[in-house]
Order: sequence, then C-alpha cells, then structure tokens
Amino acid sequence: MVSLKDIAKACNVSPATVSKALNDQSDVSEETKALVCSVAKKMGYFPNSMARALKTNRTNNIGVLFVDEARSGLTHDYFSYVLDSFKRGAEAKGYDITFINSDKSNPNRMTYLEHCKYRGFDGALIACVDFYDPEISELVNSGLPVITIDHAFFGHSAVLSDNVRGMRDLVTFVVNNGHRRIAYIHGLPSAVTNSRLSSFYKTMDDFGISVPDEYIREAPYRDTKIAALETEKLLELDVPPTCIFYPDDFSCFGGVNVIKEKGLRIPEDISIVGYDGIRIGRHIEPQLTTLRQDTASIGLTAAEKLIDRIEHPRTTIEEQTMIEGTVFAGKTVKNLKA
Amino acid sequence: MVSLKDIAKACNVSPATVSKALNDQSDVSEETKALVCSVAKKMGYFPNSMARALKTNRTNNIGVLFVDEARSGLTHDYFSYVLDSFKRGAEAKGYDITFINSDKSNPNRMTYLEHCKYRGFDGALIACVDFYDPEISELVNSGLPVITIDHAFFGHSAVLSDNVRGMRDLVTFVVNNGHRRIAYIHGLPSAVTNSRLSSFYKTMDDFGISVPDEYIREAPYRDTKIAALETEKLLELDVPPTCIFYPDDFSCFGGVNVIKEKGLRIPEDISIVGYDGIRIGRHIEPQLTTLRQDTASIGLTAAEKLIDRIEHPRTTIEEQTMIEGTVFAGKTVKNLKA
DNA sequence: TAGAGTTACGAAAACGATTTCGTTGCATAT
DNA sequence: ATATGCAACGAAATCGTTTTCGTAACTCTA
Repeated sequence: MVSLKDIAKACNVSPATVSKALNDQSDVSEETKALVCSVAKKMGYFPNSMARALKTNRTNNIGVLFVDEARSGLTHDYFSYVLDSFKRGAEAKGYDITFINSDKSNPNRMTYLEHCKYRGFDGALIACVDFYDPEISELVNSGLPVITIDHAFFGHSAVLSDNVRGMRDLVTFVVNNGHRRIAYIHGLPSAVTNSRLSSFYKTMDDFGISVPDEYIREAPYRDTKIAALETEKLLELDVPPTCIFYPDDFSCFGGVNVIKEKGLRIPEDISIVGYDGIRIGRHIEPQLTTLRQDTASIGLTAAEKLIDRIEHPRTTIEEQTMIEGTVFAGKTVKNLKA
Repeated sequence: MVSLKDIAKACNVSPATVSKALNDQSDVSEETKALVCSVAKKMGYFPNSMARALKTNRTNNIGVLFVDEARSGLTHDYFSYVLDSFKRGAEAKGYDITFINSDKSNPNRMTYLEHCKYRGFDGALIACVDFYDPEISELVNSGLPVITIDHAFFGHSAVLSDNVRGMRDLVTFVVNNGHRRIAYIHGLPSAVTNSRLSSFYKTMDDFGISVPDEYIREAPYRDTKIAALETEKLLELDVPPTCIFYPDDFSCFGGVNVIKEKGLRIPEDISIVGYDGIRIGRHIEPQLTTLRQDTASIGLTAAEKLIDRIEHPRTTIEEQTMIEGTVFAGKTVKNLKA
C-alpha cells in the first residue's frame, strides 16, 4: 500500500502538505497541488479509511440493523427492496453499508450499540426489528444519528409507509367497486398493524358501513397457512364477506388456495386484496389487487435524511416522513356495480 | 469512548499491559489479567476497530459484491437467500459484512479492488455479477482472498450450485414420469446456463431421447414476458411438448399465465418445471415442481471457505465446492404412466 | 528601512491500538 | 557468591492519516 509518506518523498514535500493538497486545502500552492495529485494518481494512491477514521472520527460507514424473527430481513420481499434503495441512496453520497450483527445466540456478542461504536458507524438504519427490544432503545437514545423505518420513536427521525392512507385508499377502492361486506385478516399487533386496522375501521365508518366482529381476524404476516385457515372460517360464515383483506401479498396466496379448493373463483365469487405490492403479484394471474408501497422512495428518503443528520447535526426535534403508496388495481376485486 | 489508556490509568499499569491482558497473552500475571478485565468491563470498554485494524492489517470485515444488471442482487430471490446464509456464517465467526459499491455511474467512484483496499477488507464474496467485467478479474487476481459463487475462476475458490446434477435429477424425474417430449426454455448464456443446458442434452441422450431443435428456446432469467412468449410458440408447434422447463421459478409463472389463458390445465394438459425453489412456489397451487437449490448451504460454505482462506493462507490451488440441490416434486408434472 | 501582512510549507502531536525489545526482580543452579 | 533463567511489566515505535501551530520568505505600506 502506497501511503502519504511515499508520495511526500516522491514529491519532495512533507506528508502534511500531501494531505492538504489531496484534500484541496487553501494553504497549498496550486502548483504543489497539481504535482501531488498527479504523482498520487501515478502511484495508485488511495487513502486508508481506517487511519482517516481514527483521526477524524468519521467512517463514512452506516450500520444497518435488519432482523426478522428467525430469518433476517434480507429475504423479506418488502424490506429487501427498501434496503436496496437505501443502499443506492447511501452509495450515491459516498457512504458504505455494513450490517450490524444480529445473531443473538452468540455468547460474547456485542449489543447493537457496542457494535456501532466498535465499528465507528456514522449512523444507523433500523428496520424490520422488534422495536420493543431494550437494545434498540439503547441504540436509538445513544446520540448516534439513527433513522427507523415503519416505527417512530419520539424525538427521532423516522420514515413511515403511510399505512393509514394506504388502507383508506384500499378500502375506498373496494367500496367504490360496490362491496359492503368486507373482511380483514390483519397481521399480529404492531405499530403497522394498528395503523392499518384503525384506518380500516375509520374508513368503513366514514362510508357508513358497519363491520361485524367476525369479519376481523388475525394471522401472522407472510403466513400462508394461517391465512388459509382464517379464510376458510370467513367463507363458512352464514353471511360471508364479498371481499377479504389480507395482512400482505404473501399470505394472500394462502387464501387463494383455499378459495380455489372450494371451487370458488376470484374475483367472480370472492374478491381479495393484499398489501405491499410484491413483484411476483404482478406476474401471476389474476394480478393481485394490492397497495403497492413505494419502497424505492422509502429507502432513498431514509438514506437522505440519515445522511443529512450525520452531516448537519441539529438540535431540533426530528420529524417523521410519510411515504405514500398507491393502489394497484389488479384483477382480484370484482366490480359489483357493473 | 474509553480507551486502553483510561484502563491503564485506572489499573495503574501501562497501556501495553492492558492490551496484552485483554488479548490473553502469556507475559501477564493472572492477577493483573483479572484486574484489567474486570475494570475494562466496568468501564464499558470496547476496542476501536479502526485503531486495531491500522496496526494489525486485519479488519474482520468482508466485502460483498452483489450486482445485478439494473437492480442489485438484494432483491433476487435466490441470491438474497444465499447472502442471508453467508451473513450468518460470517457473523458466527466474528466477521462483519459490508457492501462493495456497485454504482458504476458515479464519476469518481473507486474500482472494486480500490474499494476493497480502501476499506481494508480481509476478503470478498463475489456473486451475482458479470464475471467478464475486467474489474472483477482485477479483484480476483489481486491476491485478496476471494470466493465466487456460481462461477469458477481458475485457481480460485468457488462455491457452485451443482447445476449439472440438478438438471440431471430434474430431467430424470420428468422422464420417470413418462415424459418424452420435453422442451427447455433456458436462460441467457452464462456459466450457469451452459451447465444446465449441456446437462439437459446429456441426460436426455442417456435416456435415448432426442431433442428437436424447436424445443430449445431462450428467455432471460426472471422474465415472465419472454417466457410467456416462448411458451406460446412451444404450444403452437405441430407436436407440442408434454413438459416445459423454464429458466427459473419466477419466469415459470409467465408460462403458467399463457397456459391458463389457452384453457389448458397444469399438469393435466401440460407439465412445467422451474428452477431455484423460491419460497412462493411452495405456497401457490399447484405447487411448482422445481429444483430447490440449497441456498443455506451455499452461503454458509462460502463463508466458511473464505474465512478459512483468510485465516490460513496457503499456496495450493483452490478447489471448487459443489452444493447439491434436490428435486421438489410439487404438483406441476403429470405422471403419464399412471 | 522597519514593520505588518500574506503565502507556502513543515514539525510534531494526536487518534487507539499492537508489538518489539528492554529492564527489573526474584528464584534456582553451580 | 556468581551466573543463569524466567516471570511480569513498561517505554517507545509503529500503523496512515489529519490538524495545529510555528516559521521562513516574500510583498507591501509608511
């Protein structure tokens, strides 16, 4: 590895001058700068990020915390897209991304915060985690610039998919297609679930439609089996719904299976809607009607806000940014008015 | 941040001794070790990875190169699972993972190798890239420990999904179900495609079945549109196949759509098989018959081999490791013998 | 011509760890 | 009593940068 010293020798100046020249500081003559830069390029010089970080306390590196229950968020349709756009956004601004370890079974592991300090991350992205984990609070309140996705800690930046509006739009779409008997199999309790569920009730109420209790059921996100089970129960009701909402697109397919097994057709006999807008949903017939979350915007916004925080520390309270999704009409909702 | 010095002061010893004590070296008394360790814990000490890396030339950090054409490999069903298990394997051995920048549009970007040097990665994982990119060769031949997935550079470690055997097993399964007229829509040329295609021909030949040229078609991986188009052409042949192989599970759904549009049933009228074993394929009816690649093993093996390379540099030529997949029977292949 | 101001550069400390090479003190062998 | 060996520790250099501060040379003004 060629270092500052090597260039200094080659140019007959001091390492200090080389450093200043390369960083384009003012107290170096233009000629020297030109000389140093050309020699540096010729010798294939690249700074050593560790040495620089040691001195400047800046690593240009962002920690990413992405932990699903069993698996990591990497294989999660929604979050992998968010991470992908976050990565693009960060790279565009010269930041690298490294994962914060999540293997909780390791006996001499570090806490999330310890890991961040150890690596000297300039900031951290927190997504797809159990937000009630004390380690998360520790990290969020540590003073390190942090941004969370789909969960807001008071006084800290967050990027949120607009679930209230998303669910409202989705319900509105279905109601406008003439549906009145609408069931909702919602996900397990969480901030996201709460937003969607209350928005569901609220919107139905705004339309003057009452929701029978037996229309509201629960299934874990991305669980086709339980979604199928709950679908079955809904279909066996004396007055079954004409449309079923699912926790997400993935679990939705569990419902599809049961419906087809019973000899019912989608959407002629029963309508369904998912949530997320995962890629495969657009390539399967019938195309899934769903709320497509704007993952590109979510990830990019998170990157920009986090980096802004890092580069321009302020003292004001952080705001939350809502990212709107859009209803993807698909073909799984029948127009009852037609 | 509490440093070695702080602990040294608190313990009334030199920083050198503290370092040795924490690293469990032999020339420190047991009592001192105990004292230092307890004080370090009490003060919440954690080493500074940059300072350590600067001195030791080891970062315990692995670079990951994951570049799809337009999008990154993050959103790729197969590769995201591989990366996930790689991450687990690396974390278990105390390594972190950071992405090597892939945004080629950035004017003052570094090459992959430069980036690796800049960050001081101990090694790199290369997957899901254009292996003919000169920058990749530069990286592979730089002397940095490197492991590639699904592509073997001569003299370098690689982990390969056993496409030859996978395709053989898949063809055998289909033939054993009585099929003779088997078509194959293969992916665009690559090492992976070549392995599968030649194995397809070879296996068919072993069974004494000749393959008409018009049964062999091409479609990009994960492209439902073109797969649908090619499927249509196959179905319109005078003697259409009884079973169609697709580049992968995802593109397979493009075929499904066309088939259903034409009023044909799967598998009664036409059988189909995919490749990969993506998660959704198991949750959709009819369950997709496919070759399930062992992503867990691929990622884990890659991590272990790479880290072995890093920690035990040798001079011998590297070997390639084949990871076998398994046929997942599913329900999309009709048994013609029944 | 003396003083002030500016420009261009270098010496040296610092970041936080690791490591080499002494040095000291003590026990054991001769 | 002298030599030898070992155990336990510290001083100092080092990794590759950045940054502060000092200084030399030069220009300009009065």
